Parts: sequence; structure tokens; C-alpha cells
Amino acid sequence: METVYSFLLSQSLRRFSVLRFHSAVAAALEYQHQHHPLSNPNSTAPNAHQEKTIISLTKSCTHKTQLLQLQTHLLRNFHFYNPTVFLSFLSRIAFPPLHDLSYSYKIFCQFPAPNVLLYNTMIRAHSLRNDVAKNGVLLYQEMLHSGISPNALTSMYATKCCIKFGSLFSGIQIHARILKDGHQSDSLLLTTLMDFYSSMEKGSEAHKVFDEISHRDTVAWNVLISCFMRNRRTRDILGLFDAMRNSNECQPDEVTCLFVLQACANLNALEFGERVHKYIEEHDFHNMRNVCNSLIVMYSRCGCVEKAYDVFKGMVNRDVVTWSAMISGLASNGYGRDAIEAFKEMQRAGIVPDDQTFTGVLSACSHSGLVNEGGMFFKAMKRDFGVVPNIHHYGCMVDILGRAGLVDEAYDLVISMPIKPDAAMWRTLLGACRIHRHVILGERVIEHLIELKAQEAGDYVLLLNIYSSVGNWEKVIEVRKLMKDKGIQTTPASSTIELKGRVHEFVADDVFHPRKKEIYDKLDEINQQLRIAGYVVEITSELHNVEENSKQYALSYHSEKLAIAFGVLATPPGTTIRVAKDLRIFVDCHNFAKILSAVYNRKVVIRDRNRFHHFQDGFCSCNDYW
DNA sequence: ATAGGGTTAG
Repeated sequence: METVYSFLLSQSLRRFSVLRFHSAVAAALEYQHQHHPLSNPNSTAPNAHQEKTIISLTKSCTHKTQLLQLQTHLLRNFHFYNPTVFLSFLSRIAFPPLHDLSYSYKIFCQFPAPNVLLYNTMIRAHSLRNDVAKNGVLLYQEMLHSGISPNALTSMYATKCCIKFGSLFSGIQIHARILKDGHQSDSLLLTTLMDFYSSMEKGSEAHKVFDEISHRDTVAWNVLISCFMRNRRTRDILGLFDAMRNSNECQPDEVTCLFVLQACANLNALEFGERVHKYIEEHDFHNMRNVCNSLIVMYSRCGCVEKAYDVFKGMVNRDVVTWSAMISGLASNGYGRDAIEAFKEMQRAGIVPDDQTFTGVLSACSHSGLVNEGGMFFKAMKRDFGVVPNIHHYGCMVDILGRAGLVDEAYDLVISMPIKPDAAMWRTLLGACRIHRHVILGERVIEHLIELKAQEAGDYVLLLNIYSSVGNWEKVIEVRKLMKDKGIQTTPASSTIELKGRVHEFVADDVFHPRKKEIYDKLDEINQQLRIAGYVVEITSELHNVEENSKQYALSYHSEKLAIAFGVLATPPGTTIRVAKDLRIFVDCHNFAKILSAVYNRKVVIRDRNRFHHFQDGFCSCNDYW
């Protein structure tokens, strides 16, 4: 018995780990209990036939009890510590479905001289779960301490542990070790390393690693694209798609298309989205349901719901995601009634709606001012479909009531609902207060936002607009002073327009665009034309920048106006002008677009933070402003 | 001689 102890203890000391020391003691005691004399572990290696049998036996075990029995048997025959057998056994325990990490660690500690293979197995098993990923990193460090050199797989598994654990420092250490060990030419390892930097929001580091990969395949490109997606570098993704197509190493696959379509949806880049659609058809990805669902979303988010519907019609197997995407697309583009029809048709098709379907249905009601229907669906979703309203559903209801002028009812709903309201909820209500010039409630909502410590410049601007809309200039001055004292800065709004697959971005009084002179001249010309048609700049009701006075406001060039002017300038007559704005559209610009659509005979589609505004022949599809 | 890399479909 002394031998057992001293052997295991010396092992554990040599391998530098207090944890391991305790495990080793426990293990030694267990063997004492089993009356098992541990002699030289490898004294009787199984022959080739035995080994094969043992491994297949190990693989056939589905429960831990079976494996325990097998372990006892193998120990008795001195076969357990055969490296191959032990590895097979450990893998079985450490990976799903059993995935018993504490037990696998226990038996791992019992192995006299773990090699790199065993460590890899252990580290990989730890990289699969968030809660133990940290131990994977520790195992890696322990391995280095005991003088075993890692191979490319070790570094990869350890990197994955760092991703799960979220440790930038450990990951950088691994990166250094990769370079030291000369594994920097392993493209699969570097792909994982890219993903690591990406998940740590170190985009430029990820890009550097990408540049160092000698043979970049589709996966490497996709990881870079997902990195740009995370870091909101959406516009660069379009460039990457082209670069990928022009490279002779690899071509975009359906995963690439999913990313790029999402980028197009965010950027309002319809032309580019259509090109991706063409690519999808050329490569037979259009039979994939997730790709089609993404196409529906892309077309809807680009204000082109007809094309979204074309894709929808062409699909054979529509699931709940397909229907929900279509319903939301119809809703956000102002086709509330059609969205509700689609919902009914979905039920006829036997597809069961879920929570996100109802978000779409309720937003249809809010976008089309269907107050009664909204209330009806809100009641029915829980009663008839067992979908418990979440914060988005309550948000829609607040929006429906608020827009309809029932701001007090909306407030009561927020107060009485079983979910804690978030900042977005209060902002919805604040927006309703602004539309209906509800000063008292507006002040109260601001208090709630301050309480949440979530108030933004935009919230104060809304409050300012509420005060100015009722002519309370004293309060306007007061809020402006408050904002100045608090040092609250308004972020400049930006508008984008796509032209020949390129996205152009404008801020108010933009000076960056290469064709700015032409654009400003065009905008002046448009303003002149629109004034003849009765367009008056609305000064009093909309203030967007605390620094500005009314005179400057009247003369300022809003980002959406610049984008529209660029559209008029650079596209042939009759072309639809599609603009996306990251904040709410201004009332003044809304009027501007409305009159422009008649005077210049152009359809104008503006997507702002909340919804689409389709302008045609002097009218707008939305019911916000009139 | 190891279950080498990446996915947001609403």
C-alpha cells in the first residue's frame, strides 16, 4: 500500500498541482479499497486483438455504471493503463453524451504519465462547456508546467476554452505559445484564434491573424465576416463578399450568404442584396429554408416587400420562421391588414404561431393603427396559443395605445404589467407623448428613464420637442440648460443611400462626400421647387440639436434631405429613392419627402428607427404625421 | 495517434 501512495503522490508532485495531489490521494484510497495492487501500469499490455475488443467494448457502453464495471475488469487484467485503452475510455467519459468531467478528471489524475493526447482530450472536453472552460485553461497551463509540449490541437482546444471563459490574457499567452511552437502555418488553428479575438471584440487583431493565414478557405472568410458583424462593421462585409468572389482560393457558401444578407438588411442595400440573391440561385442555395428566410428579411428590411413575397411564394416548406418573417415584413412596411391576413393563412396551413409571430402581428396592429384588433390578439395569444406576453408584446401594446392617443391607458399598462419596463418601453411611451403633445406624462416618463439611469440625448430631445410643440419656451430653455450642465451630447443622426451596390452615408451638414458641391446645389434647387409647391420648413415643432437656434435649424441640411438629394441627382428619373436613417425621421423631412414624391414624381422609401415611410404622389403610408 | 475550425434564419 505504501507503494501505491508514494507512487501516485510523487506523480502528482511532479506534475505540479495541489488539486491533482488531493485527487491522487483519493484515488489511492479507492484502490486500497478495491484491494487492487498497482504494479507497473504497463506490465501487461493487451495484444492487438484484445485492444480492439476493449475499445469496441468501451464504445458500446452507454451508461456510467457499465463503464465502471468495465474499468474494474480492465484494472484486474492490468489493461486499464494501456495508453490506447485509457484514451478511449477517457474520451468516452469526458465527451457527450456522458460528459462527466469530474469523473474523467479523477481517472485522468490516476494515469501515471499523461501524454499530450490525454491532455488534448481533457482540454477539449472542457472547452465544450461554459462553466468548466476555466479548468480547461488551467489544464493547459499545468501541461506546460510539466514540460509536455503542446501540439496544434492543444492550442486550439485551449483557445476554445479561452473563448468560452472569456479570458483575453490567457488567449494572448496561447497565441504567443503558438508562435513559439511554430504552429502559425496551421490555418485551422488560426481560424479558431481569429474567432477568439473576434469574441473578445478585438477586430483588428482578428484581421491581423486573417492576413497571416496562408491558405484562407471559406470558413476563415466566414469567421472574419462574423467578426465584422459583431463589431458593426457592416459596410465592410459587402466588400468582403466581392473580395471573396474575386479570390481564387474559395467561394462564398450559404453561411456567407446568410451573413451578407443580414448586412444588406442592416444597410438598406437592396441592389447588393439582389446580387446576393442571384448568387444564391446560381449556386442552388435557394432550396435552403434558412437562406430563403434571410432573403425575406432582407427584402422586407430594404422596403421591398413585394420581392420578399415573391421569395415567400416560391418556397415549398414554410416554417414558423418563414411566416413570422413575412408577417413582420408586411407589418413594418405598412401592410398591417395583409399581415393579419397572412397570420390567418398561416393557421390554415397548420403552422403553430410562437412568441415572435405575435410580435409581428402586434406590430402590424401598431403600424396600421388597429387598436381593437391589437387588444384582441394580445388577449388571444395566451388564451388560445399559450404564448405568454413578453416585453416585446407589451412594448407593441404600449405603442398601439400610445399612437392612438390613449397615452394614459398606455402608462397604466406599463405600470401594471408583470414585467419590469426597460428603457425602450419608456421611450415608446415618450414618443407617443411627443406625437400627442402630452407634457405632464412626458415629464413623468423622463423621470422613469432617469431612475433607470438610461436617459439618452434623444430622450431629452423628445422632451424638448414636447415642450416646443405646446409653445412652452421657458421649459425648452430649462431642458437645454440641464443638458448642457449634464454634458449630454447629441449624437449626429446619419442617413444612408445605396447606389450601384455602394452605400453612401450622410450626416447633417455633411462635408465628407466627394460630390458634396453637386449635392448641395441639387438640394437648394429641390427646396426652391418644393417651396413653389407649398412646402414650408417647419421650425417650431421639431428641434433636434440643443446647440442650434431656430434660424440655423431652418438653414441646416438634414442628413435624410442630403441623401434624398443625392438620390435625385444620381439616379435616372422615376427610380425609387431608398434612404435609411438610424434615428427617427424629422417631421420636417417627412413633409419634404411627401411633397418631393409628387413634384419629382418619385417613390421615396425612408426607413427610420421605428418603421418604413413609403411616399408616393404626395402621400405617405404611415399614420404618424399628417 | 485525439469527436482539428465558423453559423443570428423571424
